[in-house]
Amino acid sequence: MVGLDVTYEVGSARAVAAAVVVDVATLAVAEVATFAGESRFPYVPGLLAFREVPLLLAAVERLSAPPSLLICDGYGLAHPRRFGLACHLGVLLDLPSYGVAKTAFVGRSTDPAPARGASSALVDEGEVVGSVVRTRTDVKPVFVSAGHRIGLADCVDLTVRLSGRYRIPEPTRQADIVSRSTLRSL
DNA sequence: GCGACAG
DNA sequence: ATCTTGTCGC
Repeated sequence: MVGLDVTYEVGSARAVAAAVVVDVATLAVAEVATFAGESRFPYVPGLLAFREVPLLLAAVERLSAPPSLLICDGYGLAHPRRFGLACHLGVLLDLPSYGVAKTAFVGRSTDPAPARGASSALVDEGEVVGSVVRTRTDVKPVFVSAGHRIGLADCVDLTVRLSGRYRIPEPTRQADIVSRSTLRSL
C-alpha cells in the first residue's frame, strides 16, 4: 500500500507530492517516489482534489509498480458531495483507496472510547459516511472514510494496524515527512 | 444573512 | 497547508 501527501511552499506555487510504499507487516518503507511541480488550483474546502490530484498522480506514476492500495491525507466518501480526494484518485487509477484526515469536515460523531482501536460512526445527512478512529490510546482520533473499491470496515482495520507509536498511520505519515523534506531541499 | 470549512 | 522553541510527559 502507498501513502500520499503534498507539501506546499510558503509564498509560491511550488509543491512536492510524495508516494511512499509501506510494507503492511513490518511498517517499513519499501519505496519512495516524489514529484515537484506547481499547484494550479487554490485550496477550497470541498475541492481539495482539484488542487492535489495532478501532483499526486505524477508521484504515483513514478513508482516502479502500481500500488495495491492508496491511503490519502484527507477524505473519501465523507465529503459534502460524497466524493473527496480519495475517491478521485481511486477512480482515476482504478485502485482501492481511502482517506485518513486529521480534523473534522463533514458529519457528526460521538467520541470513540479512549483505547487504541476504538471507533465511532461518522454520520452525515442520516448516513454513515466514515468512522472516527482512535489509533493511539488517549490520543485525538483520526477521521477515516472509504474512497473506492474498499469497505469502511477494512479501512478502519487497516488504519489501526498501520499505526504504531504515532497518531497518523505510517504510510501517510511517511509521505508527509518525505514531501516536506524534499521540498526543503530544492 | 452568518458561520464553518479536508489540506 | 505554513510561520516556529522549548517543554511536559510516557
